[in-house]
Amino acid sequence: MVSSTVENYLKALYKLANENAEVNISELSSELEVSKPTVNAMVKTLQQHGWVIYTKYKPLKLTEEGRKAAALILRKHRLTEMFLVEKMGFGWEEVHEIAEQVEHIKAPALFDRMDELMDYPKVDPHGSPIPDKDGNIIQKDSKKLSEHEVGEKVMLIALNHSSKEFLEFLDSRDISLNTVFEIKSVENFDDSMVVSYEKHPSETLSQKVCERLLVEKV
Amino acid sequence: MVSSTVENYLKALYKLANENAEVNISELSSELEVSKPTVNAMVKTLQQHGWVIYTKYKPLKLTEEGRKAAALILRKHRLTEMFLVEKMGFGWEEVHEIAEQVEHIKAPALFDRMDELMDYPKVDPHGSPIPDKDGNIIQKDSKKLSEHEVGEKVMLIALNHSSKEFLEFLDSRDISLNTVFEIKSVENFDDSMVVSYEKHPSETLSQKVCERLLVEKV
DNA sequence: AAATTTTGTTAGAGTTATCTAACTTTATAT
DNA sequence: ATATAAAGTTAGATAACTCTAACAAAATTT
Repeated sequence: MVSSTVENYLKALYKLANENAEVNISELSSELEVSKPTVNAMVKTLQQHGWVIYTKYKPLKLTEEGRKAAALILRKHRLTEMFLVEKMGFGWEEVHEIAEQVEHIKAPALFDRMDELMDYPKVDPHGSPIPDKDGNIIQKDSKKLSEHEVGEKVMLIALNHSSKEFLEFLDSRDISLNTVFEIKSVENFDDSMVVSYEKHPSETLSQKVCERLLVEKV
Repeated sequence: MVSSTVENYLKALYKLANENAEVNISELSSELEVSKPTVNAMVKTLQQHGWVIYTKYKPLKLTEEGRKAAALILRKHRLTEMFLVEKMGFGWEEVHEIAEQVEHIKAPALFDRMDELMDYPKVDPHGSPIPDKDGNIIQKDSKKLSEHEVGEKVMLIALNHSSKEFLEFLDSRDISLNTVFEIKSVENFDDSMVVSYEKHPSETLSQKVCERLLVEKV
Protein backbone atom coordinates (compact mmCIF):
# COMPACT_ATOMS: atom_id res chain seq x y z
CA MET A 1 0.00 0.00 0.00
CA VAL A 2 1.21 3.48 -0.87
CA SER A 3 2.18 5.49 2.22
CA SER A 4 1.01 9.05 2.83
CA THR A 5 4.64 10.09 2.54
CA VAL A 6 4.93 8.75 -0.99
CA GLU A 7 1.56 10.29 -1.88
CA ASN A 8 2.85 13.66 -0.70
CA TYR A 9 5.91 13.43 -2.93
CA LEU A 10 3.66 12.60 -5.85
CA LYS A 11 1.38 15.55 -5.08
CA ALA A 12 4.32 17.94 -4.88
CA LEU A 13 5.74 16.60 -8.13
CA TYR A 14 2.38 17.05 -9.81
CA LYS A 15 2.08 20.60 -8.55
CA LEU A 16 5.57 21.56 -9.74
CA ALA A 17 5.10 19.73 -13.05
CA ASN A 18 2.04 21.89 -13.71
CA GLU A 19 4.17 24.99 -13.31
CA ASN A 20 7.31 23.85 -15.11
CA ALA A 21 6.84 20.57 -17.01
CA GLU A 22 10.28 19.44 -15.87
CA VAL A 23 11.03 19.22 -12.18
CA ASN A 24 14.33 19.32 -10.30
CA ILE A 25 15.28 17.35 -7.25
CA SER A 26 16.09 20.69 -5.63
CA GLU A 27 12.66 22.07 -6.36
CA LEU A 28 10.98 19.06 -4.81
CA SER A 29 13.35 19.28 -1.89
CA SER A 30 12.36 22.84 -1.07
CA GLU A 31 8.68 22.30 -1.89
CA LEU A 32 8.50 19.44 0.61
CA GLU A 33 11.05 20.87 3.02
CA VAL A 34 13.17 17.73 3.06
CA SER A 35 16.82 17.35 2.15
CA LYS A 36 17.95 16.63 -1.38
CA PRO A 37 19.35 13.18 -0.55
CA THR A 38 15.94 12.27 0.86
CA VAL A 39 14.25 13.28 -2.39
CA ASN A 40 16.94 11.47 -4.32
CA ALA A 41 16.11 8.26 -2.48
CA MET A 42 12.38 8.70 -2.83
CA VAL A 43 12.62 9.14 -6.58
CA LYS A 44 13.49 5.45 -6.76
CA THR A 45 10.20 4.58 -5.11
CA LEU A 46 8.24 6.85 -7.42
CA GLN A 47 10.01 5.25 -10.34
CA GLN A 48 9.08 1.76 -9.14
CA HIS A 49 5.44 2.82 -9.21
CA GLY A 50 5.94 3.96 -12.79
CA TRP A 51 5.03 7.49 -11.80
CA VAL A 52 8.21 9.19 -12.86
CA ILE A 53 11.00 8.83 -15.37
CA TYR A 54 14.43 9.62 -14.11
CA THR A 55 18.03 9.44 -15.21
CA LYS A 56 20.89 10.68 -13.07
CA TYR A 57 21.46 14.42 -13.14
CA LYS A 58 18.46 14.93 -15.41
CA PRO A 59 15.15 16.57 -14.45
CA LEU A 60 12.23 14.42 -13.33
CA LYS A 61 9.42 13.71 -15.74
CA LEU A 62 6.00 12.77 -14.42
CA THR A 63 4.44 9.91 -16.38
CA GLU A 64 0.83 9.72 -17.45
CA GLU A 65 0.16 7.17 -14.68
CA GLY A 66 1.85 9.49 -12.21
CA ARG A 67 -0.33 12.35 -13.35
CA LYS A 68 -3.42 10.25 -12.90
CA ALA A 69 -2.44 8.92 -9.49
CA ALA A 70 -1.72 12.46 -8.32
CA ALA A 71 -4.99 13.77 -9.71
CA LEU A 72 -6.87 11.11 -7.77
CA ILE A 73 -5.29 12.27 -4.53
CA LEU A 74 -6.13 15.85 -5.47
CA ARG A 75 -9.67 14.67 -6.11
CA LYS A 76 -9.90 13.31 -2.58
CA HIS A 77 -8.42 16.51 -1.20
CA ARG A 78 -10.79 18.81 -3.03
CA LEU A 79 -13.90 16.72 -2.48
CA THR A 80 -13.05 16.77 1.21
CA GLU A 81 -12.57 20.52 1.26
CA MET A 82 -15.87 21.05 -0.51
CA PHE A 83 -17.65 18.63 1.80
CA LEU A 84 -16.28 20.36 4.87
CA VAL A 85 -17.52 23.72 3.62
CA GLU A 86 -20.80 22.69 2.01
CA LYS A 87 -21.99 19.99 4.37
CA MET A 88 -20.21 20.71 7.62
CA GLY A 89 -20.19 24.47 7.81
CA PHE A 90 -16.45 25.09 7.87
CA GLY A 91 -14.98 28.29 6.48
CA TRP A 92 -12.86 28.08 3.33
CA GLU A 93 -9.81 29.08 5.36
CA GLU A 94 -10.18 26.14 7.76
CA VAL A 95 -10.37 23.18 5.43
CA HIS A 96 -6.94 22.78 3.87
CA GLU A 97 -5.17 21.29 6.90
CA ILE A 98 -7.98 18.82 7.52
CA ALA A 99 -8.14 17.77 3.86
CA GLU A 100 -4.36 17.32 3.92
CA GLN A 101 -4.97 14.40 6.27
CA VAL A 102 -8.25 13.09 4.92
CA GLU A 103 -6.87 12.83 1.36
CA HIS A 104 -4.74 9.85 2.42
CA ILE A 105 -7.67 7.77 3.60
CA LYS A 106 -8.07 4.56 1.62
CA ALA A 107 -11.83 4.24 1.29
CA PRO A 108 -13.12 5.02 -2.19
CA ALA A 109 -16.71 4.73 -0.93
CA LEU A 110 -16.18 7.66 1.42
CA PHE A 111 -15.20 10.01 -1.37
CA ASP A 112 -17.81 8.65 -3.77
CA ARG A 113 -20.43 9.38 -1.15
CA MET A 114 -19.19 12.91 -0.56
CA ASP A 115 -19.31 13.46 -4.30
CA GLU A 116 -22.85 12.13 -4.52
CA LEU A 117 -24.11 14.06 -1.50
CA MET A 118 -22.81 17.29 -3.01
CA ASP A 119 -24.23 16.38 -6.42
CA TYR A 120 -20.88 16.07 -8.15
CA PRO A 121 -19.30 19.47 -7.64
CA LYS A 122 -16.88 20.70 -10.32
CA VAL A 123 -14.75 22.91 -8.11
CA ASP A 124 -13.52 23.08 -4.52
CA PRO A 125 -14.21 25.98 -2.13
CA HIS A 126 -11.33 27.96 -3.64
CA GLY A 127 -12.53 27.49 -7.20
CA SER A 128 -9.94 24.83 -8.07
CA PRO A 129 -11.31 22.09 -10.34
CA ILE A 130 -12.03 18.67 -8.85
CA PRO A 131 -10.53 15.89 -11.02
CA ASP A 132 -12.99 13.21 -12.11
CA LYS A 133 -12.70 9.53 -11.18
CA ASP A 134 -10.34 8.90 -14.08
CA GLY A 135 -8.04 11.70 -12.99
CA ASN A 136 -9.14 14.06 -15.74
CA ILE A 137 -9.26 17.68 -14.78
CA ILE A 138 -11.09 20.50 -16.52
CA GLN A 139 -9.36 23.80 -15.94
CA LYS A 140 -11.76 26.65 -16.54
CA ASP A 141 -9.89 29.41 -18.24
CA SER A 142 -9.58 32.57 -16.31
CA LYS A 143 -7.29 35.56 -16.02
CA LYS A 144 -5.83 37.34 -13.09
CA LEU A 145 -7.78 40.40 -11.99
CA SER A 146 -4.53 42.33 -12.47
CA GLU A 147 -4.65 41.62 -16.20
CA HIS A 148 -7.97 43.41 -16.65
CA GLU A 149 -8.62 47.07 -17.33
CA VAL A 150 -10.56 49.99 -16.00
CA GLY A 151 -14.27 49.73 -16.70
CA GLU A 152 -14.39 45.95 -17.00
CA LYS A 153 -16.81 43.88 -14.96
CA VAL A 154 -15.42 40.52 -13.84
CA MET A 155 -16.52 37.69 -11.56
CA LEU A 156 -14.21 35.92 -9.12
CA ILE A 157 -14.12 32.24 -10.07
CA ALA A 158 -10.99 30.95 -8.34
CA LEU A 159 -7.91 31.77 -6.31
CA ASN A 160 -4.32 31.36 -7.33
CA HIS A 161 -2.96 30.71 -3.88
CA SER A 162 -5.12 29.82 -0.90
CA SER A 163 -3.11 30.52 2.22
CA LYS A 164 -5.09 30.95 5.39
CA GLU A 165 -3.92 34.55 5.67
CA PHE A 166 -5.10 35.42 2.17
CA LEU A 167 -8.46 33.74 2.71
CA GLU A 168 -8.92 35.64 5.95
CA PHE A 169 -8.07 38.87 4.17
CA LEU A 170 -10.78 38.14 1.57
CA ASP A 171 -13.25 37.32 4.33
CA SER A 172 -12.49 40.66 5.96
CA ARG A 173 -13.43 42.42 2.70
CA ASP A 174 -16.53 40.28 2.05
CA ILE A 175 -14.94 38.84 -1.08
CA SER A 176 -15.99 35.31 -2.00
CA LEU A 177 -16.32 33.19 -5.14
CA ASN A 178 -18.81 34.76 -7.58
CA THR A 179 -18.26 38.26 -6.29
CA VAL A 180 -18.55 40.62 -9.27
CA PHE A 181 -16.06 43.48 -9.37
CA GLU A 182 -16.19 46.62 -11.42
CA ILE A 183 -12.74 48.06 -11.98
CA LYS A 184 -12.85 51.74 -11.13
CA SER A 185 -9.21 52.65 -11.58
CA VAL A 186 -5.70 51.27 -11.72
CA GLU A 187 -2.88 53.04 -9.88
CA ASN A 188 0.12 53.29 -12.16
CA PHE A 189 2.55 53.71 -9.30
CA ASP A 190 1.98 50.35 -7.56
CA ASP A 191 -0.50 48.56 -9.84
CA SER A 192 -3.13 48.54 -7.11
CA MET A 193 -6.76 48.60 -8.23
CA VAL A 194 -9.80 50.40 -6.96
CA VAL A 195 -12.86 48.22 -7.42
CA SER A 196 -16.50 48.28 -6.42
CA TYR A 197 -18.61 45.24 -5.59
CA GLU A 198 -21.78 44.55 -3.66
CA LYS A 199 -21.89 46.72 -0.54
CA HIS A 200 -18.37 48.00 -1.16
CA PRO A 201 -18.58 51.03 -3.46
CA SER A 202 -14.82 51.60 -3.35
CA GLU A 203 -12.13 49.22 -2.15
CA THR A 204 -8.43 49.31 -2.97
CA LEU A 205 -6.75 45.98 -3.74
CA SER A 206 -2.97 45.71 -3.86
CA GLN A 207 -1.24 44.21 -6.88
CA LYS A 208 -0.40 41.16 -4.79
CA VAL A 209 -4.10 40.60 -4.15
CA CYS A 210 -5.10 41.29 -7.77
CA GLU A 211 -2.62 38.68 -9.00
CA ARG A 212 -4.21 36.05 -6.82
CA LEU A 213 -7.78 36.63 -7.87
CA LEU A 214 -8.77 34.64 -10.95
CA VAL A 215 -11.74 36.15 -12.72
CA GLU A 216 -13.78 35.92 -15.87
CA LYS A 217 -15.56 38.69 -17.74
CA VAL A 218 -19.29 39.00 -17.17
CA MET B 1 3.08 13.79 17.65
CA VAL B 2 1.62 10.42 18.48
CA SER B 3 1.65 8.02 15.52
CA SER B 4 -1.38 5.98 14.46
CA THR B 5 0.62 2.92 15.38
CA VAL B 6 1.01 4.02 18.98
CA GLU B 7 -2.66 5.01 19.09
CA ASN B 8 -3.60 1.53 17.95
CA TYR B 9 -1.59 -0.06 20.74
CA LEU B 10 -3.31 2.21 23.23
CA LYS B 11 -6.74 1.31 21.84
CA ALA B 12 -6.00 -2.40 22.03
CA LEU B 13 -4.72 -2.03 25.59
CA TYR B 14 -7.85 -0.13 26.54
CA LYS B 15 -10.06 -2.78 25.02
CA LEU B 16 -8.28 -5.63 26.78
CA ALA B 17 -8.12 -3.70 30.07
CA ASN B 18 -11.92 -3.39 29.97
CA GLU B 19 -12.19 -7.14 29.77
CA ASN B 20 -9.44 -8.11 32.23
CA ALA B 21 -8.09 -5.14 34.24
CA GLU B 22 -4.58 -6.55 33.85
CA VAL B 23 -3.17 -7.10 30.41
CA ASN B 24 -0.38 -9.38 29.20
CA ILE B 25 2.17 -8.66 26.54
CA SER B 26 1.01 -11.87 24.88
CA GLU B 27 -2.59 -10.74 24.83
CA LEU B 28 -1.65 -7.47 23.19
CA SER B 29 0.55 -9.36 20.80
CA SER B 30 -2.28 -11.54 19.54
CA GLU B 31 -4.86 -8.75 19.66
CA LEU B 32 -2.71 -6.60 17.38
CA GLU B 33 -1.21 -9.49 15.44
CA VAL B 34 2.36 -8.39 16.02
CA SER B 35 5.17 -10.33 17.65
CA LYS B 36 5.79 -10.20 21.40
CA PRO B 37 9.17 -8.47 21.06
CA THR B 38 7.44 -5.74 19.08
CA VAL B 39 4.92 -5.22 21.85
CA ASN B 40 7.70 -5.35 24.38
CA ALA B 41 9.45 -2.49 22.63
CA MET B 42 6.28 -0.46 22.21
CA VAL B 43 5.48 -0.70 25.91
CA LYS B 44 8.43 1.64 26.52
CA THR B 45 6.81 4.25 24.29
CA LEU B 46 3.45 3.90 26.03
CA GLN B 47 5.24 4.23 29.35
CA GLN B 48 6.97 7.42 28.22
CA HIS B 49 3.56 8.90 27.53
CA GLY B 50 2.50 7.96 31.06
CA TRP B 51 -0.20 5.73 29.66
CA VAL B 52 0.89 2.48 31.21
CA ILE B 53 2.73 1.20 34.24
CA TYR B 54 5.06 -1.65 33.63
CA THR B 55 7.69 -3.69 35.40
CA LYS B 56 9.49 -6.56 33.75
CA TYR B 57 7.58 -9.83 33.69
CA LYS B 58 4.55 -8.22 35.29
CA PRO B 59 1.21 -7.50 33.60
CA LEU B 60 0.56 -4.07 32.10
CA LYS B 61 -1.59 -1.58 33.94
CA LEU B 62 -3.32 1.21 32.04
CA THR B 63 -3.05 4.53 33.88
CA GLU B 64 -5.86 7.04 34.24
CA GLU B 65 -4.23 9.24 31.58
CA GLY B 66 -3.93 6.20 29.33
CA ARG B 67 -7.58 5.44 29.81
CA LYS B 68 -8.49 8.99 28.94
CA ALA B 69 -6.26 9.17 25.87
CA ALA B 70 -7.73 5.89 24.61
CA ALA B 71 -11.28 7.05 25.26
CA LEU B 72 -10.63 10.15 23.18
CA ILE B 73 -9.56 8.02 20.23
CA LEU B 74 -12.63 5.87 20.74
CA ARG B 75 -14.66 9.07 20.77
CA LYS B 76 -13.29 10.01 17.36
CA HIS B 77 -13.95 6.51 16.07
CA ARG B 78 -17.53 6.37 17.26
CA LEU B 79 -18.42 9.92 16.27
CA THR B 80 -17.11 9.10 12.82
CA GLU B 81 -19.13 5.89 12.60
CA MET B 82 -22.27 7.69 13.66
CA PHE B 83 -21.62 10.52 11.23
CA LEU B 84 -21.10 8.11 8.37
CA VAL B 85 -24.40 6.40 9.14
CA GLU B 86 -26.51 9.39 10.15
CA LYS B 87 -25.24 12.05 7.80
CA MET B 88 -23.73 10.15 4.92
CA GLY B 89 -26.07 7.23 4.48
CA PHE B 90 -23.64 4.37 5.10
CA GLY B 91 -24.84 1.07 6.51
CA TRP B 92 -23.71 0.10 10.01
CA GLU B 93 -21.68 -2.73 8.53
CA GLU B 94 -19.62 -0.40 6.32
CA VAL B 95 -18.35 2.15 8.77
CA HIS B 96 -15.83 0.40 10.97
CA GLU B 97 -12.98 0.22 8.45
CA ILE B 98 -13.39 3.85 7.47
CA ALA B 99 -13.56 5.02 11.08
CA GLU B 100 -10.43 2.97 11.81
CA GLN B 101 -8.58 5.42 9.57
CA VAL B 102 -10.46 8.61 10.36
CA GLU B 103 -9.95 8.19 14.12
CA HIS B 104 -6.26 9.07 13.71
CA ILE B 105 -6.90 12.44 12.13
CA LYS B 106 -5.55 15.30 14.23
CA ALA B 107 -8.23 17.95 13.85
CA PRO B 108 -10.37 18.42 16.96
CA ALA B 109 -12.63 20.83 15.07
CA LEU B 110 -13.64 18.07 12.65
CA PHE B 111 -14.94 15.84 15.40
CA ASP B 112 -16.49 18.71 17.35
CA ARG B 113 -18.40 19.63 14.22
CA MET B 114 -19.60 16.09 13.64
CA ASP B 115 -20.76 16.00 17.25
CA GLU B 116 -22.62 19.29 16.89
CA LEU B 117 -24.21 18.38 13.54
CA MET B 118 -25.58 15.17 15.05
CA ASP B 119 -26.73 17.01 18.18
CA TYR B 120 -24.36 15.24 20.53
CA PRO B 121 -25.21 11.58 20.09
CA LYS B 122 -24.68 9.31 23.09
CA VAL B 123 -24.06 6.09 21.18
CA ASP B 124 -22.56 4.93 17.90
CA PRO B 125 -24.46 2.96 15.23
CA HIS B 126 -23.84 -0.28 17.13
CA GLY B 127 -25.15 1.10 20.43
CA SER B 128 -21.68 1.56 21.95
CA PRO B 129 -21.39 4.69 24.09
CA ILE B 130 -19.48 7.68 22.73
CA PRO B 131 -17.02 9.01 25.34
CA ASP B 132 -17.37 12.72 26.11
CA LYS B 133 -14.64 15.32 25.50
CA ASP B 134 -13.04 14.51 28.85
CA GLY B 135 -12.89 10.82 28.01
CA ASN B 136 -15.73 9.88 30.33
CA ILE B 137 -17.94 7.10 29.13
CA ILE B 138 -21.41 6.22 30.29
CA GLN B 139 -22.08 2.54 29.82
CA LYS B 140 -25.80 1.89 29.77
CA ASP B 141 -26.45 -1.32 31.61
CA SER B 142 -27.85 -4.08 29.54
CA LYS B 143 -28.00 -7.84 29.49
CA LYS B 144 -27.46 -10.34 26.75
CA LEU B 145 -30.65 -11.56 25.10
CA SER B 146 -29.52 -15.07 26.06
CA GLU B 147 -29.87 -14.17 29.74
CA HIS B 148 -33.57 -13.44 29.41
CA GLU B 149 -36.51 -15.81 29.69
CA VAL B 150 -39.55 -16.92 27.82
CA GLY B 151 -42.32 -14.33 27.80
CA GLU B 152 -40.08 -11.31 28.34
CA LYS B 153 -40.19 -8.33 26.04
CA VAL B 154 -36.83 -6.69 25.44
CA MET B 155 -35.42 -3.98 23.21
CA LEU B 156 -32.10 -4.21 21.37
CA ILE B 157 -29.88 -1.38 22.57
CA ALA B 158 -26.38 -2.48 21.59
CA LEU B 159 -24.20 -5.20 20.14
CA ASN B 160 -21.43 -7.08 21.84
CA HIS B 161 -19.33 -7.67 18.77
CA SER B 162 -19.83 -5.85 15.52
CA SER B 163 -18.19 -7.87 12.79
CA LYS B 164 -19.31 -7.16 9.27
CA GLU B 165 -20.67 -10.71 8.97
CA PHE B 166 -22.76 -10.39 12.12
CA LEU B 167 -24.12 -7.00 11.06
CA GLU B 168 -25.03 -8.40 7.66
CA PHE B 169 -26.80 -11.30 9.35
CA LEU B 170 -28.84 -8.85 11.43
CA ASP B 171 -29.66 -6.83 8.29
CA SER B 172 -30.90 -10.01 6.62
CA ARG B 173 -33.35 -10.56 9.50
CA ASP B 174 -34.43 -6.89 9.70
CA ILE B 175 -32.93 -6.56 13.15
CA SER B 176 -31.68 -3.11 14.11
CA LEU B 177 -31.19 -1.05 17.27
CA ASN B 178 -34.50 -0.49 19.07
CA THR B 179 -36.07 -3.65 17.67
CA VAL B 180 -38.36 -5.09 20.36
CA PHE B 181 -38.31 -8.87 20.75
CA GLU B 182 -40.78 -11.08 22.50
CA ILE B 183 -39.21 -14.32 23.59
CA LYS B 184 -41.45 -17.16 22.47
CA SER B 185 -39.38 -20.14 23.54
CA VAL B 186 -35.90 -21.29 24.45
CA GLU B 187 -34.55 -24.52 23.05
CA ASN B 188 -32.90 -26.49 25.84
CA PHE B 189 -30.79 -28.51 23.48
CA ASP B 190 -28.75 -25.68 21.92
CA ASP B 191 -29.95 -22.58 23.82
CA SER B 192 -31.36 -21.09 20.64
CA MET B 193 -34.34 -18.78 21.04
CA VAL B 194 -37.50 -18.33 19.08
CA VAL B 195 -38.51 -14.67 19.11
CA SER B 196 -41.10 -12.48 17.44
CA TYR B 197 -40.62 -8.88 16.43
CA GLU B 198 -42.19 -6.45 13.98
CA LYS B 199 -43.03 -8.28 10.76
CA HIS B 200 -41.30 -11.47 11.94
CA PRO B 201 -43.82 -13.51 13.90
CA SER B 202 -41.33 -16.32 14.48
CA GLU B 203 -37.59 -16.27 14.01
CA THR B 204 -35.01 -18.60 15.50
CA LEU B 205 -31.80 -17.06 16.82
CA SER B 206 -28.83 -19.25 17.69
CA GLN B 207 -27.17 -18.97 21.08
CA LYS B 208 -24.21 -17.29 19.42
CA VAL B 209 -26.50 -14.57 18.12
CA CYS B 210 -28.38 -14.21 21.42
CA GLU B 211 -25.11 -13.69 23.27
CA ARG B 212 -24.22 -10.79 21.04
CA LEU B 213 -27.48 -8.90 21.33
CA LEU B 214 -27.55 -6.53 24.30
CA VAL B 215 -31.06 -5.71 25.35
CA GLU B 216 -33.06 -4.03 28.08
CA LYS B 217 -36.51 -4.93 29.36
CA VAL B 218 -39.38 -2.87 28.07
C1' DA C 1 38.27 29.02 -20.25
C1' DA C 2 38.57 29.01 -15.55
C1' DA C 3 36.33 29.88 -11.29
C1' DT C 4 32.33 29.77 -8.73
C1' DT C 5 27.79 28.40 -7.66
C1' DT C 6 24.14 25.32 -7.95
C1' DT C 7 22.56 20.84 -8.27
C1' DG C 8 22.85 16.02 -7.52
C1' DT C 9 24.95 11.77 -5.49
C1' DT C 10 27.17 8.75 -2.11
C1' DA C 11 28.19 7.32 2.35
C1' DG C 12 27.08 6.83 6.91
C1' DA C 13 23.96 7.34 10.62
C1' DG C 14 19.44 7.83 13.44
C1' DT C 15 14.40 6.76 14.39
C1' DT C 16 10.29 4.02 14.25
C1' DA C 17 8.17 -0.15 13.70
C1' DT C 18 8.63 -4.56 12.52
C1' DC C 19 10.65 -9.47 12.35
C1' DT C 20 13.17 -14.22 13.88
C1' DA C 21 16.17 -16.82 16.86
C1' DA C 22 17.80 -17.73 21.16
C1' DC C 23 17.51 -17.34 25.85
C1' DT C 24 15.36 -16.46 30.60
C1' DT C 25 11.70 -16.16 33.78
C1' DT C 26 7.31 -17.46 35.46
C1' DA C 27 3.44 -20.53 35.54
C1' DT C 28 1.44 -25.14 35.08
C1' DA C 29 1.19 -30.03 35.26
C1' DT C 30 2.45 -34.45 36.37
C1' DA D 1 9.44 -30.69 43.09
C1' DT D 2 10.91 -31.30 38.84
C1' DA D 3 9.72 -31.10 34.01
C1' DT D 4 7.28 -28.83 30.60
C1' DA D 5 4.88 -25.10 28.71
C1' DA D 6 3.86 -20.38 28.38
C1' DA D 7 5.27 -15.78 28.66
C1' DG D 8 8.70 -12.32 28.37
C1' DT D 9 13.29 -10.48 27.08
C1' DT D 10 17.54 -9.68 24.46
C1' DA D 11 20.09 -9.50 20.36
C1' DG D 12 20.48 -8.76 15.74
C1' DA D 13 18.36 -7.69 11.33
C1' DT D 14 15.29 -5.26 7.94
C1' DA D 15 12.50 -1.56 5.72
C1' DA D 16 10.90 3.15 5.34
C1' DC D 17 12.08 7.77 5.89
C1' DT D 18 14.85 11.08 7.49
C1' DC D 19 19.37 13.63 8.34
C1' DT D 20 24.50 15.69 7.67
C1' DA D 21 29.02 15.67 5.56
C1' DA D 22 31.65 15.11 1.70
C1' DC D 23 32.21 14.76 -2.96
C1' DA D 24 30.98 14.98 -8.11
C1' DA D 25 28.62 16.89 -12.03
C1' DA D 26 26.38 20.57 -14.39
C1' DA D 27 25.30 25.30 -14.94
C1' DT D 28 26.53 30.03 -14.50
C1' DT D 29 29.53 33.91 -14.08
C1' DT D 30 33.42 36.52 -14.83
